[in-house]
Amino acid sequence: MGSRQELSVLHLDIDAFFAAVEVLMDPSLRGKPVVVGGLPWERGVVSTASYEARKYGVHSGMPLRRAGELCPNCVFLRGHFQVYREFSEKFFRLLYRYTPHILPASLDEAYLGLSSLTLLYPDLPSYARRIKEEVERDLGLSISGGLARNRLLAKLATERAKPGEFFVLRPEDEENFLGELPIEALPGIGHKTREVLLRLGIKKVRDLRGLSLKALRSLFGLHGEYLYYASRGKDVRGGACDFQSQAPPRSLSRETTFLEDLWDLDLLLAHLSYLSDRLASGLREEGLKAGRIGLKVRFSDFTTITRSRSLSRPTDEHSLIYEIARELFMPIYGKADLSIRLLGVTGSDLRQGYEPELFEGRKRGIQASVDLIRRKFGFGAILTARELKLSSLYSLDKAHGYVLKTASLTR
DNA sequence: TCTGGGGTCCTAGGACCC
DNA sequence: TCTGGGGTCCTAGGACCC
Repeated sequence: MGSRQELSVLHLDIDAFFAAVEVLMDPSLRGKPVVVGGLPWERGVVSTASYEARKYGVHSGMPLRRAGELCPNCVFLRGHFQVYREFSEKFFRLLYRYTPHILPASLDEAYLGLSSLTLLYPDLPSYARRIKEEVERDLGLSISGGLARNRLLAKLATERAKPGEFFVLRPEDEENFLGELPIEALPGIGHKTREVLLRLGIKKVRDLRGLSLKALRSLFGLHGEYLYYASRGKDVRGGACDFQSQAPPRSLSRETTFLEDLWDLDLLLAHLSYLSDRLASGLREEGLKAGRIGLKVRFSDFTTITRSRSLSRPTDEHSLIYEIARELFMPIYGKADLSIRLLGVTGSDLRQGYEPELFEGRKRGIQASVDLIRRKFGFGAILTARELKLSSLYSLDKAHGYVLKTASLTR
């Protein structure tokens, strides 16, 4: 794997992010097993488990009920997403002190392109470690870091460093380091891919290298090509060059799993309206309009179907989004012989929402006022008459914590 | 074990057009 | 009269990630 490309990508990842923020907000939690995601009798999964909770076998993605069984004395929290977002913003502000070449991977994870700093700091590993430690200190949260030649390897280096350490993967060590990893350690190998590979007797990344490009392509298509190169430590996404590409969002969606599966049409439509409302609001917040509206329905047996429709004119309007969502929903509801577990509404084919609004000025004015009031008093401060049917709205809306029930002003 | 919410990207079939 | 080849758009579904 000899390449002249130097160590230049630093990957940083905040340890057990949500749980760590909760501990910072409530120091009495320090040292205790903390699980963020919901209460152990609720429908849902673990978002983040603190390292103390992981000792009991609890991990993210696990159903909350299972976590409750494994760790009855864990502290279960629904979480505070607004606070996490604020910490995330601070995290990225701190990173920008060092370089503009930053690629956010999620709220708590980022790649830093350091190649432009090699002349200024010939000992890049020391400098990278310094970045990690300073950000850790100023943010007040434990961070793991990895330094390597590309993003793929840097991320794997960080995995090795967890929790809280810093690991440099030198080019001469790549082949062995990578070869010894289990295949599922490679980003992009999930449950399904792992199953297929295990059936072929492939357990380690080293084994994966035994498959030809052709074989992998025929097994997994384009994804197979990715696997071929990834198993050799090559990152086909390109190295550290395209670090400033802050891509605009491709889709925006809102969805809810109900406390209990639903049959009642009025209630389902009320939820659909509420989700359309939140989506429309999200679009306006981003200054976007959707050229395509999608519906997602999950039945009690977990089968999930989607329907979508392209629009002749992109929109960010609640009433129009709801109308389309309802038209997509009704034929499904008519044929359904199972109760419904989840509804979701998606906007895609997103465009900047700048088009001239010659005839819509007045409507826009009212909408802007509604958005303003909601920003101030919470989303539920203004709801439509239909949405007010949701007497249990407060309990399903984890993202907002609660919903005020006041008069409907929109219609 | 009974499975969230918010995203990304890929595949594949059919419609439609030339 | 029984039949092409390619391109693009639309739509549904699925794998994967945090």
